Amino acid sequence: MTEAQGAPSLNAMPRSGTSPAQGRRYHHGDLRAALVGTAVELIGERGVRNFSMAEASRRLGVAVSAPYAHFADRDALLAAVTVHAFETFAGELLPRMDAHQDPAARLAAMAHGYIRFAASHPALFEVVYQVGLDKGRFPEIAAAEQPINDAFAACVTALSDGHQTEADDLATAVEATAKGHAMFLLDGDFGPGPAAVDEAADRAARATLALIEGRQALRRSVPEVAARPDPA
Amino acid sequence: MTEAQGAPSLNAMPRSGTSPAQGRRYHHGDLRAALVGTAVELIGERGVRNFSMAEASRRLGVAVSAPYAHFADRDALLAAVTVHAFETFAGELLPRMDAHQDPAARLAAMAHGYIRFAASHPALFEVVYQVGLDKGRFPEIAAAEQPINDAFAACVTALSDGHQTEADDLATAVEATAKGHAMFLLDGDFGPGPAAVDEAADRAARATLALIEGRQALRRSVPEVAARPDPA
DNA sequence: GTCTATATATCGATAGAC
DNA sequence: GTCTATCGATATATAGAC
Repeated sequence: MTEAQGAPSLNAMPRSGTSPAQGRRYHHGDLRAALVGTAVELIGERGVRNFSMAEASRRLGVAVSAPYAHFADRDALLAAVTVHAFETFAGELLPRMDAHQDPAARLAAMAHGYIRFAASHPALFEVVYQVGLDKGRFPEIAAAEQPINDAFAACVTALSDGHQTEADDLATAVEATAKGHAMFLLDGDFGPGPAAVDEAADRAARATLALIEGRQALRRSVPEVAARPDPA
Repeated sequence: MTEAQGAPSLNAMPRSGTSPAQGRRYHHGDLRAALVGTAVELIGERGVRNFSMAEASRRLGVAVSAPYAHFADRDALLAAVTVHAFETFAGELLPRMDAHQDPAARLAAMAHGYIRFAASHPALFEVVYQVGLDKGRFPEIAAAEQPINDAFAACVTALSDGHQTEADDLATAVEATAKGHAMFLLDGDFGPGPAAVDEAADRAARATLALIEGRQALRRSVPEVAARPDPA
């Protein structure tokens, strides 16, 4: 998985093929955008854990110090990638939802899109949900996430009229379920190939419907739900 | 959370206070176990990403080369930590389940325990679900995970008699939901403190019951579940 | 805005003595 | 089983020239 997917529209500029030695890509005046694109590439290939500013610079054929003219540090670049990820996510998810009117169908479509996004953009998914970025330092991340949360909230509110608590629980449960399925998929638990993606997406969508249909269980009182002996 | 917890019963041996210079801890003959314990500590403090053999050695007061007498490389140590994590997980989870007979209650208890484990042992949870270790190279990991999967399978099979597909889907959905709630909790989405743990655990348990009660939705045919325009 | 050069660090892993 | 010593890589980040 996660092969080359050639920079996602953020690079460009063919220009003539006479780079210094190792550089194969160029920049014009938008090194910032190029860095975001290359970061996505590298993260897709080796994981966020092993992403480094130095290698990104190397791949772009610029000096290792160049990125620091655009990003204060590594985290700042990752924050930009995260924003890009949420924008892409919202751009794919929301139109799919809008193909349906029934709130349940909208949520199922959302779950479906959630998994497909994770599968088609594993690097973006990884950045969003696996990098623990200081949300206080980068408020732009929360802003980029907002539209998705709003769409979510609208659906669950429509489904659990009046019960705000149930609505919250349902929202959390649906998203948790989608995220869980996505992580299983990326971990290879559904097997390899495109068929695994379809299966994971379908299962997540069906699980979402199951949550919705069984949602009155969310109102149940706590103590009877599960014993908690010895919490320590 | 996760503060200094002074070595977890894996170290020992006071000996006289004349260590070389910085070492404050000693080892007797079980450096291997001490390394696993220290790794858990360090991962809890700074994340797997920043865990290093060198720092583990330093903290134990041994030479940086010492660990390599017990572990071929860094991944081998992390694999040992993973096994330890699954053993701990199973040790906490299974007894909780066994406090119930009804399969639904058992699953709810499992979800509950899942979240509590993630909260009380964040480092172990992180190692298990965030480190991508080569499962082919370390088959002992799968072995350590087995008991948990078995217990899971038994519950869902009892709940969806005959329908093997539904059983599989339910198992995946329940675990995905628990994992999702756990990740939200660790990401701070439920807020700080012990109250957040309780809330996350209760929500996960209730969501599990909702999945169970709505489980006939899992049999639904795929195409009507969500439209999939433009899968690319 | 980018480059050269460099300071500073930390790490994984090995060789060989004891 | 552990230590000393060390090699070789790689990283982040800064200073100053152009």
